[in-house]
Amino acid sequence: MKTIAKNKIIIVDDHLLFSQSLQLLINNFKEFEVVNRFENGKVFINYLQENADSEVDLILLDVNMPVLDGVETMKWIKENRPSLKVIALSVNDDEEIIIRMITNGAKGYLLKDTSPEIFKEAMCCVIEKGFYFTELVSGMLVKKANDDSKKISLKEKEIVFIRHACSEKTYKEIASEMCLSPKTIDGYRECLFDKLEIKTRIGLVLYAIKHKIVLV
Amino acid sequence: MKTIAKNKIIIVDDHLLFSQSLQLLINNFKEFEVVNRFENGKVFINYLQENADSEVDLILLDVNMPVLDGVETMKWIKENRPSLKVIALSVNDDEEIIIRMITNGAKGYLLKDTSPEIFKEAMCCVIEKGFYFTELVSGMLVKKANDDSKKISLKEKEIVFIRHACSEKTYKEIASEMCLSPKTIDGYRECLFDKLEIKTRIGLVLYAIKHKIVLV
DNA sequence: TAAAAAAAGGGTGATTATACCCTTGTACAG
DNA sequence: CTGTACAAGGGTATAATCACCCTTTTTTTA
Repeated sequence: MKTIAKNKIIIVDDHLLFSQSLQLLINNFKEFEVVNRFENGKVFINYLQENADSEVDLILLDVNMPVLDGVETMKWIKENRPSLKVIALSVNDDEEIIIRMITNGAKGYLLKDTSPEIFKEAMCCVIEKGFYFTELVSGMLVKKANDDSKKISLKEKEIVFIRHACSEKTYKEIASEMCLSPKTIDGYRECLFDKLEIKTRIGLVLYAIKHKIVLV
Repeated sequence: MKTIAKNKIIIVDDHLLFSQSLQLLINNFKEFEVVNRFENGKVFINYLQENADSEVDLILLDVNMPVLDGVETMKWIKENRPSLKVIALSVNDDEEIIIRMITNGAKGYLLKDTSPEIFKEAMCCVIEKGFYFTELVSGMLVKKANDDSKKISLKEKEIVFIRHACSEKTYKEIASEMCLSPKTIDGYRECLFDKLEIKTRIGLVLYAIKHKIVLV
């Protein structure tokens, strides 16, 4: 019987049911073994800091986690352990999140409805070639490149104003809360209507919610 | 070696990675075995219809699924196979969904960040006692009982109006689209402002989004 | 450092949104 | 058959929103 060094995997996911189950699944693959599991980005980073020399070949990082989520964790990894290979795992295909994970250095992005076969292929691919992107993700990267040219940038004050606008306050009340003249608020509004190609405050509210400037 | 008849489990979940992993986890418990997996409510219901006599002790039903989601599947089960024991599994603790699953007959509601130990306990509990509710869920059931008294009911036309109101259309335009006089629309609006305790159209939009009358 | 851009504010008028009070017809229960 | 409830619609008035064109001051940047 040959002994092959298995690739060491770490799982970071707050869904215990999932992460413990996934560990069983991965340990059934002869090429891999799970050496550690963490339930959020914070405890994972703590571990990395205290075990700087730990050997690990691949991180499976959940995106939606409490305490410290996937994006923030990925940022930390990019700055402090850029050589770590990470595959992001998520249930949703929210474009913005995918882009942020990848621009922060994730080598792959898989949805949790991926089949175990594809999943294994992705893990192998990342370890051998350094990356694995599905068509969905590649498409988004291309789209993002196009979007970037016509990117809309909102200033901090505009964002504050938008949050106020997503309430039953009148512009006059908003002006008072922001310690500005109602006329200045008027200016913010007109500028935003123009930039966002909308015509009414309702449009502004819908925009804000769609782009998660306010949460509902 | 004693041979005990294991409890037969069916998993319904679109996240293949999760459902296949979970199957491994459950098969490690001596009391249970997974006899089938389905990736959404529709294929599961098809199976039930074609295998009316199949023996199964417990269904693990994911809430967020494509094609036919947990709530709709649960409705079908309530009407057609009310004796089936179902534990709902979900990543989110959205009150409305939890309530709907339970009022449609789910015997338990577990979040996916539950530990395998609790998970196993819940499965045993449902099979033996018929139900298992965490504190979170029990609390919601109590809260719901209170809320029901002051329940707000929206008429069909009001809902159509609200959907229109969540756009940049003016009331005049909405009236025209609904083939009603602007004055009637005026009446709808006033009635809703009163019922929902809001003062502006912005409030209406926020209400609609919060209560998923419109999707963003 | 001069020119350009951005931020803050103002005036006026038109359009929308909101409040309050009213009539008419119809359906339905007592 | 009468009263109640309700949907549809009307009148009028006020407040909020939106458009367009303007000045002053500060910040950027070429």
